[in-house]
Amino acid sequence: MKTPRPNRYRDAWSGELTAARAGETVRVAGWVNRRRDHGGLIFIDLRDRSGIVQLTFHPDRAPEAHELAHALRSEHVLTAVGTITRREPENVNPNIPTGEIELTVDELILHAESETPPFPIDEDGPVDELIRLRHRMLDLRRAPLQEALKLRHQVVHTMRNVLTERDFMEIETPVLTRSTPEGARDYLVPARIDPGSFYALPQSPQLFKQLLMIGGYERYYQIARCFRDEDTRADRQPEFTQLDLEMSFVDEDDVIETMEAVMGAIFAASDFQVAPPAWPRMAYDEAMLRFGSDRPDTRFALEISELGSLFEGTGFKVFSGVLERGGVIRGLNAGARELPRRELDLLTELARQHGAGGLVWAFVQEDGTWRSPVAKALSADEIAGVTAALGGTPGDLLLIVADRASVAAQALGAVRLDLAERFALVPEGRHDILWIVDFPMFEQDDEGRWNALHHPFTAPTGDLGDPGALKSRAYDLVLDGSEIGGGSIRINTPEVQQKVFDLLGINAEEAQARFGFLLDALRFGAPPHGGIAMGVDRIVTLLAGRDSIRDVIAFPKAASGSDPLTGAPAPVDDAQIRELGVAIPVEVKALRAAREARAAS
RNA sequence: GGGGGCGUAGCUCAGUUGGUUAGAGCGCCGGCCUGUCACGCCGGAGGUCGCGGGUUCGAGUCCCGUCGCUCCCGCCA
Repeated sequence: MKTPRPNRYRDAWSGELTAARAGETVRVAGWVNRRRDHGGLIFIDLRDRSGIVQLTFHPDRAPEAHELAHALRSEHVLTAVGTITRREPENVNPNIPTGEIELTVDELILHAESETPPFPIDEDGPVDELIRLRHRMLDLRRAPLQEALKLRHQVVHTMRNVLTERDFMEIETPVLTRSTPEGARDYLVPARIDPGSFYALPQSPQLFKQLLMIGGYERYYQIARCFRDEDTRADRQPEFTQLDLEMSFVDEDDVIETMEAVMGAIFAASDFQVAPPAWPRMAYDEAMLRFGSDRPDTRFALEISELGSLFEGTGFKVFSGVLERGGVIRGLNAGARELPRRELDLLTELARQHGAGGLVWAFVQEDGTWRSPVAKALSADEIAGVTAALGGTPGDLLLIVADRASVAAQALGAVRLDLAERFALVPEGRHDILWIVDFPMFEQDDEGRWNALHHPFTAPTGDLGDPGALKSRAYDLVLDGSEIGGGSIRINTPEVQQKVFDLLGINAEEAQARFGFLLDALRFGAPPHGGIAMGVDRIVTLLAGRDSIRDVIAFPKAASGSDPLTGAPAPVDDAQIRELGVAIPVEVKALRAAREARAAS
């Protein structure tokens, strides 16, 4: 860090004092990390953003400062003026960067006292997350968040540098906007200027960045806050940050190359070992088949195989029934793992949780037969065939799902990840990154309606008359089994855009009403364009090796979506509500009153 | 909306089959201490066992409800 401009509070960073500067008088400032009061000598570990330095107070050298230091407690805020002193060899502390020196204090200025913190600031031990969120300013002082936010800054800084170098312009788009057709629920803001109408917070700047391309900016990016009113997860927050970019006169390879340059620079600046670009590309269908996921974790094997052809004309009704309905039979070889029945039941439950009717398990025995609930229902040929197809050897556990293709993939994908976790199959320090490409343009829901797999502005390839066979020009970037970004080449003519709306069941009138501004724009000369959005929170989470994106966000929401720090969301005055032209339904008011009464009693 | 885990001192946790006065480490407060760096030694304070109800002679422990935190399914193109 650069030396701070000297003022009455500070002229040096605590963590950067070195033996080379021994003898200099400096002024440092920060918080009391720890005190060791020997009655005579007093040692204070002073902490600021740069690190820690030991202050020493000698009763005979600086009696006034020593007297004041006696009253110092954890997290008191101070400035210390003193001499950088080389420690005697036996007193060197090799555990901290400034351990060769200490600051012999002549003058101590106490700026503010602190109450005893509700949890330790000077160590990283586990603390209930509610307490950490409620006192976020104290959690922010601890090393893990300091490191994560420094890393986050470096990541964002690298993004800006690389993109600026490549002639991108950073342009802001509105936060108060119109509810658009993205898949998630919108956050709505009642409009005082038009009671009964609402702004929506953007789920992404998607339409605005397309308008910027039509507006002639050609290369745009933004570190954009996005909002989705859906339930949280360890990797999902109601508001989150994306690196959003869009380019004109490009195809897939240009966007991919650009993002490889950005992410490659980020990895190169980190201690995260990832293969240099260009990164491998895997078709969506292959990812779903082999790994049971559109964000495959390829760091370990346990690959899934198609087994359906082995069961043509099978006498086992469960399998024949699935095949007749157009389903699939797939399985994986879990290896030689002696799972007890209880664990197998848990795996079965996991498969069910992901929609499968069940999970067939089978242990390959020495003679090639199976120990399995379905052993008797299958022919010897079928058993031998599956064993061979999955590369089974005696002792191996085979797991099989028969269901709709999407369900079988998801269930076996979940089983695969569970096994990897359970048996620690991911090699230490291994990181895999790859692109998923060749997505289907649409998928059919249970009612037979077509839904856009990506979003309705994605450019399709193939025959527009055959929606089931259409691919989209989309690409997702997957790191260690997490989707960290995705994008596509967009539609740039009104005709194709309307055709896609038609397939989605959005007629011309409705399309004009909902995104007429985009259709209008497409009529005035839209260049071929495409882009991508990267999840900044997720990227930093992975780089920092954390389990939750809350650990790389300065002020996150709790898993419930509320904010224990500010108390948001919170009720507002009736007068405020009236002015906005909205009303709280009486039944909601009654529910609230009942809950508050319970809480008060 | 559904399922799992958790809730005991400021923090992290233990608490047996339901049984006397609910414990430990750290932190906190007081005293002593001039080379510590997880300082040490001596002493002390600190509890509505999340909340409400029930079963019982007796509940931290069992049951029901509820609130909160968290993980997952749904949802999130």
